Formats: sequence, structure tokens, C-alpha cells
Amino acid sequence: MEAINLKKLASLLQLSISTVSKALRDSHEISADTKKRVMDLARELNYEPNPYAGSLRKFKSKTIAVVLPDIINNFFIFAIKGIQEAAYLKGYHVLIYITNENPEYEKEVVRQFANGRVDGLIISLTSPFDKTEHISALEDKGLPIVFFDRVSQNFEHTLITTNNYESAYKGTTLLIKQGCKRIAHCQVSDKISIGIDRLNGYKKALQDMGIELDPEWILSSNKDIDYDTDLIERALTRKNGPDALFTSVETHALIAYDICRKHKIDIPKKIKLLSFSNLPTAHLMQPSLSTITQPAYEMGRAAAEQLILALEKPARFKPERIQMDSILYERESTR
Amino acid sequence: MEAINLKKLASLLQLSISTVSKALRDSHEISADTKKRVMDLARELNYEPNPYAGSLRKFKSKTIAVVLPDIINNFFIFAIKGIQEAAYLKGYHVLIYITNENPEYEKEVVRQFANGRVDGLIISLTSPFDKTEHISALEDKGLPIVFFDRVSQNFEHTLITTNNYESAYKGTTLLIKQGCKRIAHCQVSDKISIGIDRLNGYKKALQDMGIELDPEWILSSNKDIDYDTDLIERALTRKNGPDALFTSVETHALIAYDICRKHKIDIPKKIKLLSFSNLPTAHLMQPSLSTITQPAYEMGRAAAEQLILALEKPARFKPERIQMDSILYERESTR
DNA sequence: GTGAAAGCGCTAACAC
DNA sequence: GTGTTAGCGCTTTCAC
Repeated sequence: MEAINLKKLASLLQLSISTVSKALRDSHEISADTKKRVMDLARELNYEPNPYAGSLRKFKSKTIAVVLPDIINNFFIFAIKGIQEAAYLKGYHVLIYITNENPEYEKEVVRQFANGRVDGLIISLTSPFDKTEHISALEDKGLPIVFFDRVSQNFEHTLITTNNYESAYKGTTLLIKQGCKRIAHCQVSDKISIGIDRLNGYKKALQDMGIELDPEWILSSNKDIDYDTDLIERALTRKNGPDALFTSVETHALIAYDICRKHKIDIPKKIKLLSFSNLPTAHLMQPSLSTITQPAYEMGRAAAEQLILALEKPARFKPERIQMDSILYERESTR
Repeated sequence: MEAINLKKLASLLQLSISTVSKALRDSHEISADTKKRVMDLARELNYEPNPYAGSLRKFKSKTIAVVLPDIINNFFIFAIKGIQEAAYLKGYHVLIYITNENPEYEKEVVRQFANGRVDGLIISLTSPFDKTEHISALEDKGLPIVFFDRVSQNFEHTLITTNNYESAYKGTTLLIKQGCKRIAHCQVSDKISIGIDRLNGYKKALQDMGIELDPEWILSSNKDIDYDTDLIERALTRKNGPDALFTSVETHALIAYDICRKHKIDIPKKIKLLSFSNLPTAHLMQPSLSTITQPAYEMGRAAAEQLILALEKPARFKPERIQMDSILYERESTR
């Protein structure tokens, strides 16, 4: 990799390195004539400054890290898109890390950000919301952090969330109105913000509608696909099983579809299905899937915008809690 | 961001910077005792070396760039997963760029890699396969490049592809065997490797089966969603329209579904549908979608592995063309 | 076994 | 308007 650098430019132009540097950044100290010479040669030789040399000097990398639990749920895909676009507009580079729902990996990854690799972090938590020392360690070093979707409740951070409680309440109410009495809820995890908020919305709706909560109907996912499949399969095939399943994550809804096919359980006749999901094919499924859809792209975008604001105007910035609304799409699976 | 660095460690330990540096890298020059003192303090203070200082010295960033046309087709999602995992295993960081099918953006992005930001590049081309000067410029600077899926034909590079020609041939043959005579093919672009290979497979199958090729049945996508929708809609609603549509990209198949719903065109009775796709919901759709599915994860993994091999064992490495097989899943949409 | 010093490519304070 | 120099954090060569 024989890169072209300031030194080379300077020697070719018979100028000093600093003159070239200033010329390239259009400094008013430099004569128009010299600027032109420098710029022309730089363009001709395709000069690109070494970003790491600059980072070292300026303590800025113009890079942000995005740490996600997975990339299978479409929610995260659209979020990445939003982050990516906002970052691009501001000239930031995006490092991506996927934890595969492994908290240990999250810790390992996050630890590396302690020394300048990135200017800031956008994260949707894999770790339990109360086990976030690895994040506070970064925080203590002054690294700006934005949480989205699966947030921590420990700090005074920027949080991008949706109205999970209300959405779950609304979704559960819909199921009850459709005549369901035995509504199971599959929780993504009881250690994760969205898992708790959504469960609470579900519980409150049952309570308000005078339906007794049977703890057996709360399925607590393990985030391991085999475990989850087994969990949902046992619930759906049980004698006197649920007449509705409300899943908190897209992947669980798909697992439920497969199980219903396997056991010839009719959706929605035997069981109604509702899920938080950003599936682009929800309306094309057999039957079409009723979803609570989060504004994933907008959340990603907002996360990146807030982070960059924190980076570029630290004075004008203060941590915000931005909450956006999800949309309930009623389709065949809840008819 | 008050980071902890070698200097600070050294002063705390009353040692020189170089001793600390060596101790941390377990040099045999350093006494076991000193090593232990250094390591202990480093751990205690959560010392992480500044990656950019190291990059500057060693001309290595342990970072690779991944440039993709889009992130909506599930193919790319799974590819990212494969890349990410392989990179992680080898301690590499992954920068992600999405061009949104915009060749200008691809050029802009790629140009920045000319000076050390990344050690290598994995790319699925947005630009026409014959307009890749921006890539050769990097190549000339000695940056290792791996193409996957949408590859260039210009250079002697590592190429990770699938058997597009054979798959398209097989898919088209299936449609013919199902009784279709007027088979339309929606090409992703006539300037992109996969577009051409797949079209050729389609053509050859028609020819071998004695079906005359009507150029009208070749739909050439623009990668603009409105344009493409219009294109497909016009084709499907035309008098004496096609009795089969074979799309080269997942998104086009979904567009076709929507159009068929809108115009009440029965799939597969009125028109059979087949698509290259990695949709996890293909088997759950109404009707289930027949797909040619690429080993996306494995391709991503292979791409990253090949790139890292090129980076770490340049001597043992030579450019390879790795071709993997897609699988044809016959489902209701072609019955 | 430990330390001093040079230098990676760049910026910025300070000469001239 | 241009050049000299120090230094960002680290590794590495060379003294001692």
C-alpha cells in the first residue's frame, strides 16, 4: 500500500508540508496561486488524507459504533438504514457489531471503544438493563452514547424508544375485542426494557378488560431459537391452550406460524396471532400477519442525529428521551 | 474523553513507556515481575491501546469495509452476518456502507479507502461491471479487494459468486415444465454481472426447450422502485400478458405480489412466480413463493475469510473464483 | 532488563 | 505567505 501523503506532495511541489496541509484546507494564509498548484496535484494523484493521523491529533475519528443484538428481525435492518443515512449526511463512518444476543460478546466489543476508536456509540442492548457496567465505564470516559429500542434505565442518556406500553395495551385490547380469552404473551426477555414495558401493557389491558391473568400464559423467551421454539410449541399444543398469541418479536411470530402449520392449527380460527414486527411481507402472508410496527428507520435516523448532535455541539446538547409511536396494522391473523 | 494511555501507565508505575509497551505485549525482554505489575495495573484501569496510533505505525487498521447496493434484499442481510462473524473471529472491525443503488455514492465512498482507513474491501457492485475505475484505483494502491455476488469482470480478483447461469436455466426450465409459454424475466440490470448471467440462463433454457424468445418479455429494471413497479405492472396487466414471471431480485417479487393483489391476478393460476430470494417468509406467503436461494451467509463468510487470508498471508494467497450453488425451492407460486 | 529516541501522517502554534 | 517544530499514542531500534 504505497499511499500518497503530504510529505510526497510537498516534495513534488517543492513546498513545506505545512503549506501543503494549509492549502488543502483552503487556509487564507496561503496564496491563491499556491492553493491551486497544491489542489491540482492532490486531485491528480488522488490524494486522500490518512484518517488515522488526523484522529490521533484531533481526538476525533468521525466514526460511530453501532451495536445490535441481531440482524434478523427487520426492525434492526431498517434501523441500520436510518443510522447509515444520517451518518453519511454528516460525514461519519459506521462500524457495525452484532452480538447475536450474547451479552459476553457485547461486553467484549464495548470495552474496545474505550480508547478513541469511535467518537460515539449507538446501542440496542443485549445485556440485561440492570447489568450495564460495561456501558457506564465508557460513559465515565466521556463517550457519548445513544440507546435505542432496548434501552438502559440506569443513566441519564439519550433514549430513542417507542410507546411500547401503549402499543401492547392496544394490541391486547384488540385481541380481547376479537373474543379471545386465553391470550398468551411471548416476552423477548424479562431483563430487557421492551420486554418489561410490553408485558406491562399486556397485563394492564387484561386487567382493565376484566380478564384474569394466568401466569402460565406468559412465555419467557431465552433468545435461543431451539428453546424458544420448544416453549412456543408446548404452549400452542397444550390441552386448553391459548386462543391468542401476542409475540414481542418478529422471529417468534414466524416460529408460531411454522408450529401452527406443523400441527394444523388454524390461524386465526383456532388461534389469533399478533406481533411486534417490521416484516415487509406481513401483508402477504398466509394468513396476513397483524403487526405492531415500529418506525424503525426513523428511530435509527434519530439515534444517529442525536449522537452526532452530541458530538458536534456538546454545549447545545442535552440528553433527551425521544418516544415515537408504533402503528397497529390489523390483518387476517386477528380476524 | 480522558483516555488512559501508555504514558499514564508508565508514570504511575515509574517505568518508561517502552517498557510498559513491551510488557503489555508479553515481550521476553521484560522480567516476569514487571510484566505482572504492568498487566495488573492495565487491567485495573481498563487500559485499551489507541487503535489509531497503532495503525499509524503499522499501516494496518484491522478494519475492513463492506460496500453494498442495498440492505432490503435479505440476501445482503445474511451476507453481512457471514462477513461480520468471520471478521470477528479474526479480530477485524467492519465498516458498512450502503449505496442505495447509487453509483456516484459508491465512487465517493470507495475513494476514501485510498489512504489507510481500511485494510481491505468487500464489495457487491452498484456500478456497472464495466465502469469500475474507482475500484481499480484502489487496486493500484495495493488494497486487497473481494467481490461477491455482483462482481466485476475486469480484474484478477477474488470473486465469490453463485451458479447464476445454471440456476436461472433450471428455474426457467421448471416454469416451462409447468406449462408456461410466455415467461417474462425481470432483470436486475443489464450492466451487472448477475443480471447478465441470469438472463443468459433464462434465454438458453427457452432456446433448449424450443420456445421463442420475445424481447418484450425481458423487463429491464431501473432499480428505482417507482419505475420498476410501473414496469412490472404494465407487463402483468397487458393483454396477452405473461403466464410466468421470473424475477432476479426479491424486491421485484414482492412488487409482483402487490400488483397481482391489486389487479386480482391469481398466482399461480393466471401467472406463475419464481424469484431469486432469501426471504425467510417465502414458505409462509400466500401463495408460498418458489425461490432460488443463494447461500448468502456462506458467501459473506467466504468473502471475509478470503479477504483476511489475503491480508494476513499475502504470500500464500492467490485470487480465487469461488462459486457456490443456489437451491431451487419449488413452492405454490409455480404449481 | 530497562530506557531513550525516532518516526508513522497529520495539524497548529509559532517563527520569519 | 511560507516554513519550522512539537506532539497526538504507539512500536521498534538501539543504547546502556
